[in-house]
Order: sequence, then C-alpha cells, then structure tokens
Amino acid sequence: METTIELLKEHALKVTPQRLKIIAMLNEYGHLSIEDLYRLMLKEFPNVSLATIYKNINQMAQTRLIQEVKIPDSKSVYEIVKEPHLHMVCDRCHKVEDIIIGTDKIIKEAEAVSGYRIEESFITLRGICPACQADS
Amino acid sequence: METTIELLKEHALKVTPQRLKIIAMLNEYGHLSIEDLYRLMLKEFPNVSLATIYKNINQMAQTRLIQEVKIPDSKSVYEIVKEPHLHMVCDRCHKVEDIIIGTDKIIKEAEAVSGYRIEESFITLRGICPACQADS
DNA sequence: CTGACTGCAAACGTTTTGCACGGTA
DNA sequence: TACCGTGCAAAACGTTTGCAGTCAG
Repeated sequence: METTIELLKEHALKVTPQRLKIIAMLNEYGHLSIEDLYRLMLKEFPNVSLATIYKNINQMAQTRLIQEVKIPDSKSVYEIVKEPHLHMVCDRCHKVEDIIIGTDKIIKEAEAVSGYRIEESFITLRGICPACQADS
Repeated sequence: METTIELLKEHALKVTPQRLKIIAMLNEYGHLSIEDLYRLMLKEFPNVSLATIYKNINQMAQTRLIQEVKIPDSKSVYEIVKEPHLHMVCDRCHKVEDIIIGTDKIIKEAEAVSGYRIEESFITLRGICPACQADS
C-alpha cells in the first residue's frame, strides 16, 4: 500500500496540498468531473483557482497518474490509474462504477477480425444500476 | 437500400443541400469530426457557416440519424447510426474503423457481476492498424 | 404561405496562458 | 537558492444563440 506522497514522487510531481487533496478526492469518490473537483476543493481551499485544477489534472494525466474517462452524452470524469477495468454508467442516477471483467476474448476476436494489434481497450456500458432498478 | 432523402424525411428533417452533403460525407469517410465536416463542406459550399454544421449535427444526433463517437485523447467524430459495432482507432494514422463482433458474452458477464441492466455498450479499441504495422 | 433552415455576428462556457508571488526540494 | 506550483486575470477556444433573410414543403 503506497502513500499519496510516494505516488506523486514516482510521477515526478512536487507534493503540494492541492495535489494531495485532488488524489484524496479521487480515492474517496472514484470518478469526478473538473467541476466536481473544483466545488469539493473550494470547501477546504477557498482560494483555489480553477486554473490550478486544470494544470494539475493535465499534468497528472500526462504522467499517467490519473486518466480521463469520456462518458457518452455527459462530461468527462477522472480517475486514478489502476488495473484495467470497464465502466458502468447508470442512466438514472448517473453514477460511474468500475467493474473488473476479463476482456481477453473480445480483444483476441477483434484482433483476428480486424488485423489490428490492440494496445488498450475502453469499454463503457450504459444501463440501470441495482439501486435504481429497485426504486422503480 | 434507402436514399439519403428518405433518411432525412424519416427523421423529420427537411431536405437541404447542406444536410445532403453532411450525410454524403459521413457515408464516404465513415467518421468525421466537426472540423473535418466544416473543411470538406467549404469546398462545395464556400459560404457555409460553422453554426450550420453544429445545428445540423445536433439535430441529426437528437433524432438518432447520426451519433457522436468519443475517442480517447482525441476529438469526437460522428457517424451514421447503423447496426451496433466496435470502434478501432489506430495510434499511428489515427483512422477510426468499425468492426462487428458479438458483445453478448461480455455484456451478460457484466450484468452478472454488477447487477446492472445494460442498455447499450460503447467499446473502443486502440492499437496499430494492419497498414501501419506493415510500414514499420 | 408558413415554418424551418441558413449565414452572420455576438454571446457563452470551458480551458489555457502569462505573470508575479510563494512554497517545495 | 533554484525551480516548480499557485492564484489571478486575460486570452483563446469551441459551441450556442438571436436575428434577418431565404428556402422547402
């Protein structure tokens, strides 16, 4: 289990309170938009600038500490880079969740059909989450 | 085989030269960004407005004649709506291709693991296309 | 003939940039 | 101390809107 400070250092980024907070928020919530990050950050750092959020997100994305997740018909969210996974998006409550499922079969099939050498897959599934199914 | 005119009428959109051209371009190239559409359109309609592109793309997307495809680390492209498929993006030449592969297995597994009722899947695979593999 | 579509210009929201100051290593 | 990061303000960028004139149905 690695500390947030180590995580920043490994990615050649200086340790600042704002960066620690961004990572802490992503660890807590999983997926957050720029606006989410800014609003939450304001509670603890009332003078934080939106430019700081953008600069940090861009740098962390460049060093692959975090990554952008593009959601159909919605704003992008960001997450800490970890093991490969799929994204589930609920149509009702709009939450984004990770699930871990083997993708080897579909990738092998895609390589066979297309002739591509595949490096990475981005899979997002849209539907209704268990909680929202129960509510209806 | 349906005509472009019929396609527009089915989606309750008036038939204009600009719309016919947009659809013709998407049929020819498969996937185009807003900027691509504008640049290509200018050759035939030197006075076309970017606002016209946006208005038409938004309307065609609302009526589900076309759909946006969000590409990781790149601009969105648009395509005519047809049967469900995956997208392949080449890291070298940046082309976007469709491939058709069954996704039932992975969707069933995702539903089992997550409890979601899945409505739609968005799958994009990044790698090197056969032509670029040959070039290296 | 009526409503929808187009082109233009202005407005808008989001993201980026430049700079002076302050903090990290 | 040297450089990087921050906050602020301005600029740049992509997209949307309002309007007057035109065109499709």
